[in-house]
Amino acid sequence: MPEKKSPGAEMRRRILDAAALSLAENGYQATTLRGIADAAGLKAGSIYYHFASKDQITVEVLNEGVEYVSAAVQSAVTALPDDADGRTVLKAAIEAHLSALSAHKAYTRASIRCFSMVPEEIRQQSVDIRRAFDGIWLDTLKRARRHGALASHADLREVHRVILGALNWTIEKRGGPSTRDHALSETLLSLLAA
Amino acid sequence: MPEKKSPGAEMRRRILDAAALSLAENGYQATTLRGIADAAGLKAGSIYYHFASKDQITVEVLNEGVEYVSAAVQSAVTALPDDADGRTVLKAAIEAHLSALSAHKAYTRASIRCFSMVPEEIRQQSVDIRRAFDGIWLDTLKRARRHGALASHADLREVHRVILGALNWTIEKRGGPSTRDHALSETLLSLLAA
DNA sequence: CAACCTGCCTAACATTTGTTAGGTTGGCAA
DNA sequence: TTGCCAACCTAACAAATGTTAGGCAGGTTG
Repeated sequence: MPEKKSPGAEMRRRILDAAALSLAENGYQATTLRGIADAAGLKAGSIYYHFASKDQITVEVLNEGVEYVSAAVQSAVTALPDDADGRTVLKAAIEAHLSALSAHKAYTRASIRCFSMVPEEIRQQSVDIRRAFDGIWLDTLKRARRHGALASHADLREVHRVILGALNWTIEKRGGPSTRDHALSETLLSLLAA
Repeated sequence: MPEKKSPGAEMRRRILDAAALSLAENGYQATTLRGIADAAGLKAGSIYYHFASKDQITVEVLNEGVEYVSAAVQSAVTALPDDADGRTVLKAAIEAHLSALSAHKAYTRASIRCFSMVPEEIRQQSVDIRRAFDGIWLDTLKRARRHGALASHADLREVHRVILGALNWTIEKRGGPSTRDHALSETLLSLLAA
């Protein structure tokens, strides 16, 4: 989601990429401005030309991570015909989610793993976008249930937590989620659509 | 799992408790010896009378977290009669897992959230016990499938990841897992036993 | 030419970190 | 009493952290 294309924003992007990588692998506190600078190819002090603080960098990385997945699920679901059956809707959402996790591994991993460890001040700047993402998934589940998938008495909020837990847990394993990781997707679908 | 009852080990336990709490809430790097000392009621330097390093404290906390859950699932499953049906086995394992998560929240939370963020040296000292825990769950799933639960073609390793993801994800929510959190357990069971 | 801005650098700052060396206290034993 | 040991404290150490102030090169604009 690189929105601005102002000239000379390449270094800014490299800083964000380096920060995302470090946040994903080492966490917030272990991520240092000097480490980011080294990876991005400049000196620590120069970062402050592009960003106001370490916290601002962190917020941007965390939010981008959510936005990637959120946008992927959203557009995958709305692209389906209105009368698509429930299982198709679920499949599209799950695979979009997994695919986005793997396509932007650094940002999504950083987003998932660091959110709850980060200082309160940072977390608050990322809470809105996360709530919106929850809404997208809940709407998707409602639609899926309306079109035949899921038991009609299922507690969607709990189903949501099961799915999110299972999907987001994939980032913890060695190598993170792989694009061709269809086994989990199939297993989840066969459980949900019974 | 406080194994030793040597006299004068109370402070040692208080240090571990304080460390577990901080690790669970702030992560490894943000957990400081001075913070632990404050919470435990002594001075930072004195910690070295009980422990050799911050890393040793961390290893002990991480391992205790796994042991609590591992032991709970293990004993809950073996306590069942040999001919217990699959759904009963699954239910026992899931509820034991959730209950242990909530009963020792600080240690289990620290264990789940910090493991992948911690320096390699620490992780290696916690990998064996984790592999053993995976074995316990896989055996449980095999038994459950043998006794009627789960589709006979289900990939147990994937089912394992779905369940673990869903259960361990509960620690991320506000307040962590609550003992009376049966909704998730029921939802998962209704999905698995179909 | 001069003035200016962008993009980066150097060098330092105050603070915090894990860790260590060397006390000090109190109680128990001989 | 004397000696000893467990359990703690104080004070400092080097290293690393986020952040800032000031400078310098190069291109663009007047």
